[in-house]
Amino acid sequence: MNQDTTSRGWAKHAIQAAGLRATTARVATLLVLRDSSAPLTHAEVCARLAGFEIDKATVFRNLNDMAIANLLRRTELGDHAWRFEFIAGEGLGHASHPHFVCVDCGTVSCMQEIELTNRSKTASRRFGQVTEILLRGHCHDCV
Amino acid sequence: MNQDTTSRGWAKHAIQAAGLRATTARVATLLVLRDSSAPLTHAEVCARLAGFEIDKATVFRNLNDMAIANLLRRTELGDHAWRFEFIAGEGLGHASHPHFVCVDCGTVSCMQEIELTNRSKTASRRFGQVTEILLRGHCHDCV
DNA sequence: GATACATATGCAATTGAATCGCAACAAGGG
DNA sequence: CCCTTGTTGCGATTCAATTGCATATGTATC
Repeated sequence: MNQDTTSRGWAKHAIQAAGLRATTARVATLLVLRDSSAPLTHAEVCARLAGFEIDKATVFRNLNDMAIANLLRRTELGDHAWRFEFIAGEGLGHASHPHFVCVDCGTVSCMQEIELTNRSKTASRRFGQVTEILLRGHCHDCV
Repeated sequence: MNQDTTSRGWAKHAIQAAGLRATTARVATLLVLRDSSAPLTHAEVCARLAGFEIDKATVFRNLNDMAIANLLRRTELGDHAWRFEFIAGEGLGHASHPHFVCVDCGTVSCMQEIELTNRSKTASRRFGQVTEILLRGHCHDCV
């Protein structure tokens, strides 16, 4: 059983565990996102699936379905494009992490060690329960 | 000179100072945004301009033009809709501040006292120069 | 004030991402 | 291996956002 087969087996199992059928399109889509280091837009996912000749409407539906099934996280990071990100299972990197978006080139990075001051956390409670932090600015390549 | 005349005079001057013609549509649009406590979407601006019967395409163009002219800030806060916010000149109260967006109802709030820990600020420099902070979550009305 | 000219507006048409409807198809339990 | 039900592909559709162009309006100049 080579690495590729193993990956497909894992994806198939994950998709079925989420209550969806493990179709070629879904397995391929999930692997693309699992192996990406940053959230991908629908267009980017389509580009990486080019070899499979999967219809764009199908990619849309699968991304949305898998997001609803909690396999993926669907977010909007400020450039008017939905982005999808793999969510690792049970206890792993599941916690949502902050993102940094370059307003110039659109590059998105995942950040792990960003936190608000305790004072800010208290102040933020005045507005509601914060579940996501997003930072925007100019990345090093664009300064 | 009543309050309304004063406001219009101020808006007219601000628009001309930015190098644009002070048309009825622009003056009205700028005042709507100056007097709003949170960023407004194009649709919301149109609704508040209903009395003036200004074409939606014109509102779009004016919002974008004034954003380019630095009278307004154009942002995308995560609900797939452009929002426009008045930028006060020099030192007044509208400097760039963090926003809180409720992912359920879409309500946007402006926050003043939110800050990252020093450790986080240092970490964030690894990615680039942060110019904007956005928090998302569930507001009190939607919990 | 009146005039001239560049800019802004209104309207209709267009774009383009996202979504939907439906017939054909495939996954997976029995 | 068949049957049921979920999924796919394709075209049609939706809707916000944008554009082209003829007309109207602001503003500098007389």
